Amino acid sequence: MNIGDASTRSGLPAKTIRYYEDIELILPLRDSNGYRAFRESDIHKLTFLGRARALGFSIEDCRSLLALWEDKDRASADVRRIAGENLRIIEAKISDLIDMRDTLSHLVEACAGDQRPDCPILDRLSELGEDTKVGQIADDPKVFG
Amino acid sequence: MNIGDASTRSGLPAKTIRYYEDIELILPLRDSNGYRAFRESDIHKLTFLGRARALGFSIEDCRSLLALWEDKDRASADVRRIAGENLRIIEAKISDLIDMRDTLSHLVEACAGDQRPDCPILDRLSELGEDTKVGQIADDPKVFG
DNA sequence: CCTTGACCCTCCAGTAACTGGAAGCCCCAT
DNA sequence: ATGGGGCTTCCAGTTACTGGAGGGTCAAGG
Repeated sequence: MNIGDASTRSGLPAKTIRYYEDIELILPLRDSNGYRAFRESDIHKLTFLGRARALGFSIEDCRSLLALWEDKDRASADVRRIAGENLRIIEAKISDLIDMRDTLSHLVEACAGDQRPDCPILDRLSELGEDTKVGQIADDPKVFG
Repeated sequence: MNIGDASTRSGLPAKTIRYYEDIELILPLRDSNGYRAFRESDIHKLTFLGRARALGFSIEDCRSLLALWEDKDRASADVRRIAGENLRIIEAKISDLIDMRDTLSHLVEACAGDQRPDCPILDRLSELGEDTKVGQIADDPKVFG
């Protein structure tokens, strides 16, 4: 199976699949013409990766999960630990985002949004003093693309 | 004022301030020895930037907001539009993350987390078929550091 | 006057996880 | 044989910084 079909089957872009090979998450065979040759097991792994990524697992998490997945004797506790850590990270991100949403939605509501220059949003951003500080991003600025 | 004091006053790391100069968000003066010389207006801008970033505005948003902030005749509608767009993006991220949290917390609860190899988390990740697919990340994989 | 240590400077590289594009084979159908 | 799509590799760019090397500057203490 060529990369185009692997892409269709797994739902991942071909570029992403090549990248995953690059970082050795998958190791497809090669045909004599140099084309990647995907086995069913590769498709299965790619699908697994797509789902794990969609659940917020990092690439390195995925690497661990794949290893655990392939190790029939692994303890479910190992998997649960990784999943639990992610759960905590996701929950922290949710609460940070909720704080931001609340602050921002108050500001948007307070702003007339017309041709006048008065704008509570900018006023708030330029206020001086500690007490007016908006919340800091907890520990991961990458939350904001 | 040197960069160390500017950092203390604005709450931003010196590295970040240099970076902001690099991308021309601020343009501090220079002393004869080559050191950056920050004015009060620079500190004010840096503080503004710190708050806007903490509210989830991108650097390019910040650039627009700074321009609007310095333009006394701008319409508040322009500011509100930018803020409103961010609000929508933040809300979408919240709902994506909530979906992930729910799925993941069900899986973690269902997993015994002991020495046995049976693990519903891995089972779910490796299930075949469309109906078992977990949600896709909406439009911004960077949500996950 | 010299040294020490805290600052400051620039430049390069790396981060996460891809994505876009160029240059160039390969394969199949007409 | 030619055209179009698919495949290959490699390089660069994205976001918003962060870390570190290598070296200049300044103020205080001996």
